[in-house]
Amino acid sequence: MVTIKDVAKKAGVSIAIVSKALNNYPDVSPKTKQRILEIANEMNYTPNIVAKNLSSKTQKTIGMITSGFLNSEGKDNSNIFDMFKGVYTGVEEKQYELAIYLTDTLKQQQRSYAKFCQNRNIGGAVLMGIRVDDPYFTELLDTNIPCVLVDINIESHYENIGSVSTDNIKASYEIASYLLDRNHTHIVVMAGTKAAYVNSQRLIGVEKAFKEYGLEVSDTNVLYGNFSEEEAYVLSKEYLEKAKVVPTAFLCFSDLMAYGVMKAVKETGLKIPEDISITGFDGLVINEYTQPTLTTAKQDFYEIGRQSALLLQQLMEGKKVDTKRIVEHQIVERESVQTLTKELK
Amino acid sequence: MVTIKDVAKKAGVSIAIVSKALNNYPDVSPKTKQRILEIANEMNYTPNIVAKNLSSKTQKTIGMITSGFLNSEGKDNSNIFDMFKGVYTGVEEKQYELAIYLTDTLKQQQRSYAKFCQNRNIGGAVLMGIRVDDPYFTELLDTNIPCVLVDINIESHYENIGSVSTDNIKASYEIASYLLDRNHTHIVVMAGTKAAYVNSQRLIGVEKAFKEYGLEVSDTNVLYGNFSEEEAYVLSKEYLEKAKVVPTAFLCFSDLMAYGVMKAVKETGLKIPEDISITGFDGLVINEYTQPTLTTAKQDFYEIGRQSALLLQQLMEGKKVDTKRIVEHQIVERESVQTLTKELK
DNA sequence: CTGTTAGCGCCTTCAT
DNA sequence: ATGAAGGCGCTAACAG
Repeated sequence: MVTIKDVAKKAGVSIAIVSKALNNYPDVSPKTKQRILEIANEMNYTPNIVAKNLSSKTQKTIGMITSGFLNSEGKDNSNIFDMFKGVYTGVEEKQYELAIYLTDTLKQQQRSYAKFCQNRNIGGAVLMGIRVDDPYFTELLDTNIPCVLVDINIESHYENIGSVSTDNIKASYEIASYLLDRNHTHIVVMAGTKAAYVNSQRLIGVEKAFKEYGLEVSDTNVLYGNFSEEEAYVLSKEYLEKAKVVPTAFLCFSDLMAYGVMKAVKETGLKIPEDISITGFDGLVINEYTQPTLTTAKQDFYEIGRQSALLLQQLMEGKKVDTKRIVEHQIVERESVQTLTKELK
Repeated sequence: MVTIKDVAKKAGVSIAIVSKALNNYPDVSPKTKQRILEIANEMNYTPNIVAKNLSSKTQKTIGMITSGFLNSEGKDNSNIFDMFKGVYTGVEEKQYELAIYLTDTLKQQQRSYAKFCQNRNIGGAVLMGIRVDDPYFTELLDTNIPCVLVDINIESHYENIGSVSTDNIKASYEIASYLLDRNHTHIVVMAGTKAAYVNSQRLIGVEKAFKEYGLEVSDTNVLYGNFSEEEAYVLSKEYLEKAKVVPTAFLCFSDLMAYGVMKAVKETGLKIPEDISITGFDGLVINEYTQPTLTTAKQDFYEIGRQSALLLQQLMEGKKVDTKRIVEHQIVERESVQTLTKELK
């Protein structure tokens, strides 16, 4: 392996100058810098990143810490992988390094996130799928290393904690309006986990839309299905069996839950969208393959990941930036929603 | 951050002993070893991996190099991510480190795989989606660092190159037999890219099954759809329009292609499986959501990834092991295949 | 501008 | 069985 020493020798200078020339220090004569660069290039030299990390004070590696996807069943994998690719791309754009840590609440061998970062000279972390009550999470925050949270927003006194997400309020407002515009009035909301941040945000959006149409989100209209297909299936099935009046639409806070509802609805003998309309949230690839295809609020996971990495880098460099970043979503119209004829009162 | 020096000081010994005690060197008195371990534990010490990598001669980090998934459209993501999780798990099991490198033929900023590894003190690499004619690939092989290839098998003179995959011959043999057992005789094979290794393997399996039923795989029965949905759609559509006799089944070398065929078949007004049966290959999550659900040869991508990492570690440790490893697949029966009544001749 | 000198945190001979 | 010293490849003061 060709090292900085080799380059220095060949150029007839000290390794210090080589280091400076390569790292664009201002106090190097243009001539020698030029020469060093040429020689380094000619020798096909590239610095050893491990050594660089160890000696350098400026941390150039980013940790991506995710929880809950290691044992996931693969259905929502495409999201996570897109997000991952986004993070990877954002990290690479600026020549940072990426270290990955996947965990799961079930996993025995739980390591502290803080330790993970310390042991690898990690200067900042992107966190996905982390719960705010995760003790390792708060420990990490206390180390004061910059973090960017995906889909979480904590009221923090930390100024180097950023967050990136879809505008959940807006997106759910739009998807609700989409249904309301098509004259749906008896809408059941299949919400997610009550405690989840995104869930409350999406509820706010729905309520806002309802209000504009003189409707209210009463408790009977909301089911809490913890974002999973199975739970949504069970809840919607039960709902449909007990309901005196069949709703005209289910508004789901995740595509997976929409699939669960679809299954329940079909089993009840009702047709989608003729008898019941359904909307999702996320934008999974599967949406294009279900029957009918699913209308949804599609999140741009790749860009969410990329922006997370970019924002984190700015925080790591001490730049004063808006710590909250929003990524555009998109309402994707497909077949699962029916336009109702307006009822005359 | 607590370093080895801190532990040494507190234990009243030199850092050399601490290092040895922590790394299970034989020449440390049980007593001091015991004491050091206790103190290290009590101080919550964990070694800095960057420093370890730099100083240690034994390479403990594995590179995962993948090509072609960075800009993929996201449909086959679940595979890759499952594979990735498998690699991650396998790497973590043995306390190795993982460095990831995603690339794409389209990508401008192409770096050499060998350099990627050298710069990070990477001692072995898992390669996925790499083409054998990739110049960076051969360059990497020449560096003589152990590699494990997923889904590729090169005739190599290298003894430290392993490979892990599904038994493609067996799997395709079984899926073909599955159709033949159900009395399908007019089967069209929607194959993948002609040059691909897995493609030729799967063809062998199909031919073997056909032969046992006195059939032959003539050219007219095989379409080459480069594994993509779009291509398969176009080819099958064209085939169906021109065909004098409608085949009873399409045997596809990927689930994605099966979706393409499904689309074409439906557009032709034929029903699945009543008029035409279809089988896939891979085991994507989407299979459960298509209408009808898809019968397929499901690969265990997670385990393929995990075994790759495990095999690689053995190669890195210089162990003499079988460099070729097979991971069990599974024929998953769903709705897309019809059992035909046997024709009397 | 350039070179010298210390490290970064750890592993690893080689004496003791 | 233990410790001293050198080094991994690089960056970062500090002199000159």
